[in-house]
Amino acid sequence: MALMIYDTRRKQKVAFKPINSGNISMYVCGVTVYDLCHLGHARCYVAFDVIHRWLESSGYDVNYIQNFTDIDDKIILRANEKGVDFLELVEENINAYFEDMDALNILRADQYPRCTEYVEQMISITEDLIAKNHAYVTNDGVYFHVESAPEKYGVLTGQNIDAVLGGAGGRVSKTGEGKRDHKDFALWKLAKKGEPSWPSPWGDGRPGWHIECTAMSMDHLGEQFDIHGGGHDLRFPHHEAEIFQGECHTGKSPVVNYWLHNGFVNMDGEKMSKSLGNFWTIRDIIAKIDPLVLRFALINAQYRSPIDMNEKLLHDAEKNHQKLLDSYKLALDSWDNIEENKLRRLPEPNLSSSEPLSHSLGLIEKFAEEFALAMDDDFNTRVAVTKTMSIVREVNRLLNSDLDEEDCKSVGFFAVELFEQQAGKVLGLLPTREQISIMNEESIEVKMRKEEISDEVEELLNQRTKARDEKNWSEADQIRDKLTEMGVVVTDTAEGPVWDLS
RNA sequence: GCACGGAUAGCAAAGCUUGGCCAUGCCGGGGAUUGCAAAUCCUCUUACCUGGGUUCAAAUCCCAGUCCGUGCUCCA
Repeated sequence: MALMIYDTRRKQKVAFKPINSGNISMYVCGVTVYDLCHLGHARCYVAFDVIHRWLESSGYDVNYIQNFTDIDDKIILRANEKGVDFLELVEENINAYFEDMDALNILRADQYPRCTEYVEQMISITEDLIAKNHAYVTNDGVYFHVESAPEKYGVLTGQNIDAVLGGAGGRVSKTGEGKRDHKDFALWKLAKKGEPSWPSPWGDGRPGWHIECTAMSMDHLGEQFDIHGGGHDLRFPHHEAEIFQGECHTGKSPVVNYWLHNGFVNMDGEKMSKSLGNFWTIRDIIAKIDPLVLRFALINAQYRSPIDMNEKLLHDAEKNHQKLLDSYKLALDSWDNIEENKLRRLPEPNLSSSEPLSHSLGLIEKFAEEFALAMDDDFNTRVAVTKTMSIVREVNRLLNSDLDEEDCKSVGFFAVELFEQQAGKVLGLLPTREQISIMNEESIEVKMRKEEISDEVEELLNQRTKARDEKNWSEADQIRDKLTEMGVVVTDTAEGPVWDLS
């Protein structure tokens, strides 16, 4: 079994080989912290979280770096609008970022460097690029000269070096007054009056956007590293700029072995964006639905495919996720926390066995193997999820069949282990056992309400049971309707009726 | 204009590199279980954008075309 990864630079799936066997260096472009995160950010960081989790599960030690862009035009603008210092705005949004990502069950990266902490390194790289004639100084800053390394143009997007101007029209010349060529990009911007700035050999100013990721990734991961990720839109110009800067600075190529880019979230077929006003913040959504349901919806697609977000998609995700959760809970209940060495040994999983239990276990084992194959095939979470759902079906079938109690406990244990490994540890879709027991515990308000109506409900249920014993179905249903009006759901079980608040 | 990606059943979406079997879930129909519900399981209908070609065999390969999205400007 070998991990294959789609590399944007080579435009194909290639076998994955880390620079240092056993260790993986991974850098993912973080957010510019001028506002709350929206669904697009959620998609990106959930995608790379699953990649992170799968690499760790495969036995690699991953050094995962994700930056914060804590200075740029939008931050300055927003801070001015709000009348606060830009650092205050940055701090606020970083805190909000972690709250959102924690809710989505995203594991923390190893480091979260902020670009303002790397100004020194950025200046040093810029100086070197000037010395090597890859960059030049103008009256408004320092620019990278793209024509100084034409062979690196378009390596991620396949764009022709001369063709870009045509489509971009007049727009490209609007920024960077001092540029010699429309393709060049800023390494250092001299400050305008009142803007936050840092001293540099070229005057007070701030770094260009692209140089920060080069400085931070190089500082943490070295001059060449394994994986660099980010949104699809960052391929150009951001990541191509990083290739120019990094490779011209170090003279080594490639700076990154595997470029990974996640697909976008669309709304009704159009890209979700702030300018179109068709975006949902993470908060908007998780106020209404379980964050793990949102996570399910985002994982229920291969990371490179676009996702068209809508209510139906969330509804499907909710149904699926609930089904998974119910099956996991059923397995937990069936297992009943019996110590492993006290469980009866299950028969060997064997697909070709005529013995039903052995055959079922064989089927589950096959799905579990296919799950791993899917994850190894460029992190195909969509297929991994379908394999999980197939396991759900098989586990439900087994645990609802006429297994004897001892087998039931063992199968429950087997299923719990598998769910927790794949749906839990790898996909991050399961709450912890503690969270489940808290979910099962009722809040004070619920308890009080139940206490309040308990006598009345019990009385009605007795009447209903009596009516049912007499096969007086219409009265039984009338009583249930009455209970429904009170907000009470009745479920008939083999042990008699059970009720709960709806 | 140039570049990149896409078009699969009522809906969402895998499969395409390495041609032949099967996705998966939601919605809907039928059934088992239940007095009826809920949950669970079984089962069914409806597919591979169009036109050619290659092949015993094409969703998959080749050629041509149509439509859609994204990037080329701050973006995950």
